[in-house]
Amino acid sequence: MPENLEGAKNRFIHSWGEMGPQWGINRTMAQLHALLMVSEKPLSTDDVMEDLGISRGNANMNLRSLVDWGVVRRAFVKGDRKEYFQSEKDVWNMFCRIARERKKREIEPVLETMQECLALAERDKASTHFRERVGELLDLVKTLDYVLGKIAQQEKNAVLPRILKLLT
Amino acid sequence: MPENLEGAKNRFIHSWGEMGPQWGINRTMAQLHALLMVSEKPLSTDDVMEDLGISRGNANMNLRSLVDWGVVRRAFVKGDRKEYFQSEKDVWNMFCRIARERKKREIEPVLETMQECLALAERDKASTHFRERVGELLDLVKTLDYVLGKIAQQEKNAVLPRILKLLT
DNA sequence: TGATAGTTTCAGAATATATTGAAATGCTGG
DNA sequence: CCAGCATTTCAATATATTCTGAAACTATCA
Repeated sequence: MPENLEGAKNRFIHSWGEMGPQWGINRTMAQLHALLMVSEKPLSTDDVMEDLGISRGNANMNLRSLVDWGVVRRAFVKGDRKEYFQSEKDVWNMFCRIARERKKREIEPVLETMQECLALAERDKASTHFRERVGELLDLVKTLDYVLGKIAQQEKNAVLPRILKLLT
Repeated sequence: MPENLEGAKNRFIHSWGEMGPQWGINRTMAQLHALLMVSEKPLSTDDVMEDLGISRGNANMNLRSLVDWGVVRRAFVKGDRKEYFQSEKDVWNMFCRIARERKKREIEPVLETMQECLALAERDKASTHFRERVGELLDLVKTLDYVLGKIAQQEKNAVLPRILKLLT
């Protein structure tokens, strides 16, 4: 591999890894995702251990997480008993899968809780302010959640261009 | 304060605090934000230390972060030398400020880096796959960044209803 | 200007999170 | 069914992050 290409890959993997924690994803998982995104071939657990210099346990756990998130698939290489992994190739699909998972795991549960908090606070004078605030927040998060869900269902070309046009 | 209101507030604060780390924000900062959102009056550093059971240093640092993010303002109570803090009241404004900060702090830098990675990988055959992948990712992130920026500039009623209609 | 109340800083401590590596388990072909 | 390789698990460890609290600093008042 040309030296500059290797440098570019490493820089990309490192940068993607830094971004992870800022969005609540652990560094290694993000690096692993970046590595698989730019890898031409599926990689085995041993490959990623070697490339990122991490342990088998760590590699295994984070590969599984990526599979659970639906952005990486298990792949089979004929004549080899090892499991291989390859990233979803289409970036729009990748985005949709991440959006749907975050919606399900992180947005919907908090919506539930907010609704419970509202129910818990009786409709008396003392609760007015609390109910207003949480109510408005709930409305906004619900709307954003709905919009995200809709967008993540569509073909890229079906929705982004129209939103772009709307915003001009 | 009625017991059920207090319970509802605590539940809300706790739940908002849990959500923080999932999105790359520390628990205390998220709790502090929740506390200020549902508080009728501005609160002093001592108030939040008391309410959340945290140290002065911790309270000070996280209050400052919230001010830096633009979702909390310093407030002055006449006849009192203490500084008080109050949350931005309007949830849409809050959303816009967070969106703009994340864009500036977390999206734009990674866009820069990705562009550098592309520049670093020469235009030869060996780099084709890498350039395609990073290129497509860059395009999508750029578009989402642009959309987020536009939305976060608008009045709530100017944009959300139109997007909702588009998605029906 | 000195006394007092308020705010910030930051080294060390506490806590939470991520990682390792070896043992246990699971699989597959012969 | 067993030998050999692959995968998973998890207790111990390492690392990263957050938090504390007291000292340093700042602002205000008399």
